[in-house]
Amino acid sequence: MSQPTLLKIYQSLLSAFGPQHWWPANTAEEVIFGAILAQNTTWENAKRAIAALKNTENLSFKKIPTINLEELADLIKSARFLNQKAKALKAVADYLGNTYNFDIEKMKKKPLGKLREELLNLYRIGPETADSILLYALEKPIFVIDAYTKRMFSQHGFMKSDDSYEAYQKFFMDNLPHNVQVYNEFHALIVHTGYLYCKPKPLCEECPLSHF
DNA sequence: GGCCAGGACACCA
DNA sequence: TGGTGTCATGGC
Repeated sequence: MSQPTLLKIYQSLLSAFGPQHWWPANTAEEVIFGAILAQNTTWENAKRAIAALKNTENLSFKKIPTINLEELADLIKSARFLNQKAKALKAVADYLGNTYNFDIEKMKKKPLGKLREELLNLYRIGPETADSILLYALEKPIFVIDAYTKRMFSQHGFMKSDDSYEAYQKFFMDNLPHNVQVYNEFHALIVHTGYLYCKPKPLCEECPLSHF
């Protein structure tokens, strides 16, 4: 794999599908809510949970500590794994409050590596969620690997299906310019393409990646 | 009724 | 370290 090839895949998906305008949220804070609520569920179900928080004026990490756990879990139940995700939102709220006084702009001033370490120490923030927050909420140059990325790029022979998250991430970051906008758009395009051609039965031969 | 969705984690050997 | 089970909604 050469850098021009991966860049060509990106350009090809971009011209085929256009800009995806990710992350679908109004504020950085909403991106963080969404990154947790969308874990291993459909975006539609995550959106319902976000709407429920918004309708009750609880879509703010300042408000999360004031809601009891059961009530919070009930509000976000459409996003699946309600109890775990409710605890995760509580943990992030504590972290944001204690470390940054809920000021995302203050958070952005910290270096990428330090922020990633802090996020990974939080309950139910794994590599994909941490990187989604870093890229889409904090505008840090790190590539997000998700289930679609693994499926598509292993099915088309660029990687192995059992390669680690880190291996996939290195593959993308070694072969693309370190650019927030490119990482943002490429990951969004991969999810879009994966949704069209990779689930549940793969339509690999029709997938744009089959041309590379 | 069964399977799957934009993961993470506990537990066990 | 890796393999497997758990979490516990909603749509198709």
